[in-house]
Amino acid sequence: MKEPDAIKLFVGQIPRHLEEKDLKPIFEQFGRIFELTVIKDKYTGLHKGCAFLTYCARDSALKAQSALHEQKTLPGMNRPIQVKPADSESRGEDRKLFVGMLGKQQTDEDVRKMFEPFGTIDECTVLRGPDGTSKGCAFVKFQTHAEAQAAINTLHSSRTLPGASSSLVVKFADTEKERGLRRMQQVATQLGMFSPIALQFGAYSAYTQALMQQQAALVAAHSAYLSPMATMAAVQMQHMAAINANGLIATPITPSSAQSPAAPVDPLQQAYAGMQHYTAAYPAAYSLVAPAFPQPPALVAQQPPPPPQQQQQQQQQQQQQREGESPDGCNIFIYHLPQEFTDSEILQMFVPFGHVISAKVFVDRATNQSKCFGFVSFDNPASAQAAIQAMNGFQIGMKRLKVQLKRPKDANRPY
DNA sequence: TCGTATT
Repeated sequence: MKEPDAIKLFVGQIPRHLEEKDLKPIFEQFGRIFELTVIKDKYTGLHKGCAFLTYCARDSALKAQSALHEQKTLPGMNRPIQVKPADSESRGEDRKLFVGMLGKQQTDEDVRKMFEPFGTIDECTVLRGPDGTSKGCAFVKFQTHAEAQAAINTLHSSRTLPGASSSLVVKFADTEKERGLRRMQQVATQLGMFSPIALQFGAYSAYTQALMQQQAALVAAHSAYLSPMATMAAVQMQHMAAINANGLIATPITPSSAQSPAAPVDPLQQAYAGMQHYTAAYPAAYSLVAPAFPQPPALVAQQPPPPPQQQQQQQQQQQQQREGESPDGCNIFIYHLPQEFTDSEILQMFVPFGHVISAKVFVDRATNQSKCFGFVSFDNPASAQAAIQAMNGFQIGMKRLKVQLKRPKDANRPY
């Protein structure tokens, strides 16, 4: 049925409304398909915009890859289709090199030329910062481990490139696990400074304590009809209020007397708006704050089951989601996020405003670095508006968040 | 500065 050396392909940039039966005709022209599966969220069944494809014949896969990968764009997509061996096919890590101490001006092509003599290169990417300047390092993936090893043997420490401070580094790239560990350490170091909750609760004066507790109670009350995630946020607030009672210090940088508007204001907004005037003043909050943070990235599925009277409504919501993205007006765009923020942190930041369908920081594909913007989708426009009202202009460090409605998909289409 | 996703 399938050749033993068949290749499982990953197919990306598929419109989310296309199912297996719609995709089949596109791929069948390259050969008989053994298996084609649209990738869906394990819990919600949401179409993830990609698929796995295995042809009976290895040759069909190679043909499809060269004919389609980056070659054409499916209707409604703004990037070309991806057709390449699935991650599971390669294990990649034992043939992927990290190259350090490059000169800043060297391009992908320059690096490729340097490594070409050692074998066939699958990928070659110089890492670049948000402004496009080289970070002086690159990833080079060979087809085999032996080729990669040969490149290390010959090139590592072999020379010092112009503009580099020491000799060329050529080593196997970190594995997924090593990378995860490294990231965790970074997060742990910076949590107290940058996490929105820590930012606001990590340290504050006795002056705000009563306010905190009151707001926590208000949020808790709201959360009864908002979402379990909001409840979690409220619990965190109460947790932090308790920590405060244990004698932490804070530095108000702006008088918060402005927080007594004549008209009644949504307490959720107050909870955030009233707190943005405080900044963490001491580093020791990390150990207290950090345990509150690890949170499951999945939103809908991992929440505890709602009380019976909410279940029907919840099911309706999930069915709506399956049909597609949140409707226009429910999705917000956030810019000027701190570099360190991940999906989890923006989720934390916006969950007090309603039921979050998704929270996504845009990450550079090549570097895994945040591009400092992201999206949060709510299940209703009012939540999105509340989030914008409360969080647009919210100061984090030296920057202010820009929070606005995500442009509708057809925004730049002429008429 | 507007959704890159890996059973």
